[in-house]
Amino acid sequence: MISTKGRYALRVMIDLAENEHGQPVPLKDVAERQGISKKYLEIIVKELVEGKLVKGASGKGGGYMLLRKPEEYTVGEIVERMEGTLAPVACLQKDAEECPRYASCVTLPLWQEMDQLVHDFLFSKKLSDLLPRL
Amino acid sequence: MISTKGRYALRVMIDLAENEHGQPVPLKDVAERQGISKKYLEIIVKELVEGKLVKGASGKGGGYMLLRKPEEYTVGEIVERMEGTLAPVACLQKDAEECPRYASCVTLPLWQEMDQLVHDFLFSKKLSDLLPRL
DNA sequence: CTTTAACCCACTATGTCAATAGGTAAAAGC
DNA sequence: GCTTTTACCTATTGACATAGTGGGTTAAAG
Repeated sequence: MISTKGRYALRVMIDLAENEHGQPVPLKDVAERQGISKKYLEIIVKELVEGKLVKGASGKGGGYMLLRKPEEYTVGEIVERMEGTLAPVACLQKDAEECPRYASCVTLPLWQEMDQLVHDFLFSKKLSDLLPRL
Repeated sequence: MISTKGRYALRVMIDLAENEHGQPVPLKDVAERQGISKKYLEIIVKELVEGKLVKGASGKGGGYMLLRKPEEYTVGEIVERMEGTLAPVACLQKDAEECPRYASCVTLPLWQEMDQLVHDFLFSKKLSDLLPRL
């Protein structure tokens, strides 16, 4: 299940895409438009900055801006950054400890196929696909 | 993320399919073969019984049996029963409270599409598809 | 030097997950 | 009937993640 972090992050990115017109967008404005606590958004945006998905500008007239064009972001990279993983089961995570049943597990191929399906779907969707009216 | 409940339930169903030869399979045996605590499996199997996916037989010579043939179960119904939902986001759950942004949410169609994708995948897979050698 | 905004660190309530513990009821074999 | 085997039942628990809140400090613009 995608948590609020992943879902809110996506809405922040969409909000930035819609509202930056060459100018940084203050988080306060994003919070108001999206109906999400600014404090909580700070945590989320911080991770987006660390992941080089957005950049922040301090001071008056500051705010956040996208680093690329909306069509150059995939939904998958945004959500994966916030969730840590998109894997449907623990044993398919990058840092998963070696499962002793790995070689013989009859359900593993199922989860691998599902993982691939979800991954392909989310990485095929661009941020620009989520922008209304164009 | 699919929890241990859902994953173990699937392995129990596979184990029953492989090891019942007209006879009930004791949970003790399943637990040993699968390397899962019998106590924990009790909780899981209880839900499978409630969901009419297996039936139990008490007493000596008792155990659990499938109620249908392996090709008549879908992976989706087994996992959904244990997880409560397969929805990727909270607002798509059956019992979700009405989201005030429902009508205008720009990310909703994305989650609906993803939900459909996962649902179709898991409900297209049969329990029999997971049985080794045949 | 005031205002605006990002940035930083700590804390917390709530809930879910993944079990464990200690029983009672039911059925079969002897 | 009595013992064994098995399902079935109720309660509890430790650990961790989620979804936030609170109270600041730094940075930049006017």
